[in-house]
Amino acid sequence: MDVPSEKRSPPRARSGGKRQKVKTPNGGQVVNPRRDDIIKAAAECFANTGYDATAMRDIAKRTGILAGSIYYHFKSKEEILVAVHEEAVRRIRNKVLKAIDPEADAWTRLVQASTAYAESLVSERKFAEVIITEFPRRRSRAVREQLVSHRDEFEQIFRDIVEDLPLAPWVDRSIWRLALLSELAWTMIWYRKGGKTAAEIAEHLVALLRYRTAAAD
Amino acid sequence: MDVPSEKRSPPRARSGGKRQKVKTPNGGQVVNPRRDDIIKAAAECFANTGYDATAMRDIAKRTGILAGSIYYHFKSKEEILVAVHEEAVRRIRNKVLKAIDPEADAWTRLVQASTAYAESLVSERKFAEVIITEFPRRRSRAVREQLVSHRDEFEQIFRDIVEDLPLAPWVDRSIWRLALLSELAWTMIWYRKGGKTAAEIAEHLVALLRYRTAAAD
DNA sequence: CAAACTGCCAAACGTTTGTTTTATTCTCCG
DNA sequence: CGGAGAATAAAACAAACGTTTGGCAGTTTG
Repeated sequence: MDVPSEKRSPPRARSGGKRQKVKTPNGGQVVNPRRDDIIKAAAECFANTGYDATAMRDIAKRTGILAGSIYYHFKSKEEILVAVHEEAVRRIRNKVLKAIDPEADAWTRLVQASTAYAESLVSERKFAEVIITEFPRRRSRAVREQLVSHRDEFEQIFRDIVEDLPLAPWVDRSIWRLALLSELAWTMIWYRKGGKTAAEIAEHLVALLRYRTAAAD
Repeated sequence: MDVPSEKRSPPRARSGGKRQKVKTPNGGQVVNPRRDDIIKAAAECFANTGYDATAMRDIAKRTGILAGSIYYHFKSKEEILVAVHEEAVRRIRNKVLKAIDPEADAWTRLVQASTAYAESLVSERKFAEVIITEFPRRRSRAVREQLVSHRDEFEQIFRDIVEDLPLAPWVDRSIWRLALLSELAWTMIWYRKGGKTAAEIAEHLVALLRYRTAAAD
């Protein structure tokens, strides 16, 4: 007994065994509960200190296992980042899609999407932070391509709506869309509870871009 | 001779000696050239891979010295981050202030400040990245307080201008300002040369927030 | 010229890093 | 009840990390 090596605080009963990937009754989707635990723990760590400052041992401790055991579920730290990012986009995208009434007019759909997005950024903060604060350009090409593809899939929602928007001819739709998405994303950075709700802020942001804010001369 | 330890590629002539901090004729400001070299090198590293993923040895190599030698100029890695951030804010703030004509009306001053800011984010990219992508909340309290104080000093410029803006009564000036700053900051993330210039984008962004973008019904 | 001091190198420090390997425990199935 | 397979612990690995130490070369100063 030389180096005590790492330990978990509660020397929980070891549980190996055949707790297999389960086909849940929900849509026949394959779910691996332990893998999801790790993704959740990783999301919290990434949100708190960022991907680079997070150690595998941090994720492990939050999950309740040892660092080495993670490698049974993921083959690298990078793979965890991709998995967290994918899950983050999936969650937020689902909420946004659910909020949109496809029968409504473009401005209504935009408000629906924007408020749902802003609410998700706050309610799913630990996942959302990964999307907003982990910049693909800083990752290896293989990882970067996956992150960008997730992001594009999400932004397509707003691309479509903005395309349908009745905007004045002088407006650059591309810039208009990026302006709104920037505002919404950045909202998460400076949002503090106690004031306006995320939905109220989102609605106001859309209005600022939509209507004339300059006072009448 | 066991572990070869680290080496610099060109075994440059050693130069110690009293090459002191110089009082340049420019405003009597105290300048330490080597310290500035390190700050510049660090800024490049931080911009490329982020603070956490940057090793002291990376900064050292870019400076042309060994990692240990940095500690003659800075007493920790955190101190470098603060120095880079301070320099970044100083540079951008100066450019923005110079661009503002104090005699002009508020909207003009806002466009002047916004275009100068956007141009700085691109031309001083390696410094700007630190401001935009290194989030104070992930740092120790001591560091965080300094970063936030730098940022506040800069944003005060926009706070003042937006205060003077003739805006419709329904507009929340605080949100309006944060919306613009978010758009400008995020511009740096997705800006690519070849299309519109940074200044053109900034001017368009102000217009989007100022005028009605919705088509006439 | 000698003393003092600056700026850096060279080497090492102890710790932490992502990851691999091996063994063990538990569960399910026949 | 025994064997197969799943999920973990335990331990170790080399590499990389931020930082410290000691000394030396060169410059400035008295």
